[in-house]
Amino acid sequence: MKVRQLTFRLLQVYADVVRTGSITATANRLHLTQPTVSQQLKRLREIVGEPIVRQEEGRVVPTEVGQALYQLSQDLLSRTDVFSQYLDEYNRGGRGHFSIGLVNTAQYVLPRLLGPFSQANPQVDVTVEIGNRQQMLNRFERHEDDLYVFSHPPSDDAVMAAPFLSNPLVVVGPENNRWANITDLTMEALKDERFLLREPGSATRHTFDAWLYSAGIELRSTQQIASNEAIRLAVASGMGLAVLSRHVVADSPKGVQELPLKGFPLKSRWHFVVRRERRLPPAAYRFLSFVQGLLALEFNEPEGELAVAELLRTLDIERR
Amino acid sequence: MKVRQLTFRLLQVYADVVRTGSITATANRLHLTQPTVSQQLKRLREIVGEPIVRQEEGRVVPTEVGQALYQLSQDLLSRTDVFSQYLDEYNRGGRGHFSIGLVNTAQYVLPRLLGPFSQANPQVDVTVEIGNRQQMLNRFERHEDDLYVFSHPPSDDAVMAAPFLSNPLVVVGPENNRWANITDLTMEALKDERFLLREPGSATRHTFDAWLYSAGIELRSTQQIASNEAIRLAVASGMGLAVLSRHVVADSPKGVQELPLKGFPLKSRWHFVVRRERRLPPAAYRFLSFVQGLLALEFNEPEGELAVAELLRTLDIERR
DNA sequence: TATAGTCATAGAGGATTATCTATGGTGTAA
DNA sequence: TTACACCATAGATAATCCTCTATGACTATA
Repeated sequence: MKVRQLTFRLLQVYADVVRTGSITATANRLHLTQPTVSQQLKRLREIVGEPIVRQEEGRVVPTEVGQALYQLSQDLLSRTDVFSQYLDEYNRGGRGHFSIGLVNTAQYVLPRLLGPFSQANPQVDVTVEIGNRQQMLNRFERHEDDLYVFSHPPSDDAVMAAPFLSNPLVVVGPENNRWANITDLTMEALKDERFLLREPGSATRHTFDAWLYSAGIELRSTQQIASNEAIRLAVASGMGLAVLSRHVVADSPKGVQELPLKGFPLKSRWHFVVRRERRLPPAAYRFLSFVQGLLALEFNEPEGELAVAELLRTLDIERR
Repeated sequence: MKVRQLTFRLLQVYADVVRTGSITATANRLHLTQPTVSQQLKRLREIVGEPIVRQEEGRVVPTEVGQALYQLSQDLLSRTDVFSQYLDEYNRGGRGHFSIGLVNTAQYVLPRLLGPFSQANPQVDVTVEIGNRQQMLNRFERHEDDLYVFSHPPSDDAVMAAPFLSNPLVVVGPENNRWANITDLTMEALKDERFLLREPGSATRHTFDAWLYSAGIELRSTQQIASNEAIRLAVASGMGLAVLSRHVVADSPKGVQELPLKGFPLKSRWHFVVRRERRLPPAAYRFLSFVQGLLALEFNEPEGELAVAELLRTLDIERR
């Protein structure tokens, strides 16, 4: 058999001829003329190298080889059809895969978005990468993920960022600490305390440092700890105070307490970050749409919703 | 996806590109130039409507959709390959189906040919049709079978016949009959006996009648019985004498005995009969070849072997 | 035995495909 | 940085495919 010349069109036509038992009928059904169909059959016969149909009592019936060919056709066509459906579903974003890179802090809140999304789109496979800011920047540079969540988007022309969710930074101390009920508590009063901080690259640290600088305050004692969780535990055990995302505290508040510090919480936002030139997988696009809805309904973040809507609009324009 | 334009060639090329991870390598392997392969990929991409490969670290790797497409390709190609193998096997006659129509008498000897053939070709499916001469002639007229076995081939220009096996006709009586040991027994001595005969259309009857006519003998008493088996039983029970194929007697000799009649056995032969215009299924062709071998080795029928060889040669010329 | 329906074949047009060579861009590795 | 390997694109050509109309042959039915 000359497989090289075999076309799906030929198989389609052939299968229909076998089904209808009539060349003319197939011609009508497929909006072709009868000679066209005859010729297609002839060509298919040449490709197969064997008669595939014969006439019997005015009907066109497949020969033995023809029957096997018909089965093959059905098989191949239906498999192709399944693939085609997969494609459609993929394009609708209801199926497929995307990966999202999170900076550490975001891992406390993203599950609240990813969870419902996965539930609503079980066929979508999401890979979540987590790391500190520097690690995420490296991944970003290497184009390793489809989507990122940063507090401070990398400054890059190729970047599009949508601030979608507020990330309030609060100062926390151990439970029942002595500042908890003070009104008008200011940073001045705390500047001699020991502060447990994330590494300088991190967004939380960066925001806090900037605030301190603008407030003209210099801390006396700081200690650097690499993980939010470790910081929380250290604070709980009385090693000092810390600045953390309120989401971190809300997620597992055991042993720590937010201080009613004036000027706090510091405002900061998480951003969805995508590369301008990257073609976003439809599933990721669908995720963003999904998040957009959630922000309005569940998170009360109208600004975030707008930002994501804007991002989606831009992506939509740049799609193909 | 534009299934209509999809070609197996495209899938072959694509699958190879995925396997090698290189367009140039595929071009060499398939004896094409690199731009040709590039263009095929491009076209496939257009058919699918989605990027299917991207470059990564100098290699060509499939996208998510590309991976699904690759799986599809492998699937479709291997299935097509199975069909192709089936075709080859079919053409070699080692697989497939044919039907053979036998007149009643032949059913006693054909199993000795069909049995070994089926054993040697388990994938070949043989339909055996059995009937009296008239029934077989009807089937023959309606082109219902691929191959026939007659004693007297139908006289038809479209017919090819090969006398392949002798069918000696003998006169039988009950066991221990009074003629069994007579030397120089002639028909004259038996003409007053009652003869149990097949219907006039049958070849056995026809041959016997012709012989009687040429010998100038007229029988006194005859009785018509429709089945060889019934005749044998009737003879055994002393109802009369009969003319039967020696194969019938040999097959189940109980209660009957051949008479040493002068001029007997009457010579007659079975013929393979095929229609000139009918394209013989390869399996039937293979059966004839097989029989040709058997005739020489097992049946000591050199003339039969020659006749079948001649038939095969003619069929071979008329093939396609 | 007309007649209508079905299929095959021939011939022809335009569209598409399968290739090639030539060339330019891009990224990898020396 | 240069050289090389690899891929994309452009342009050209021959083959092939797709589809049509016109026509003839065959067959079953009225």
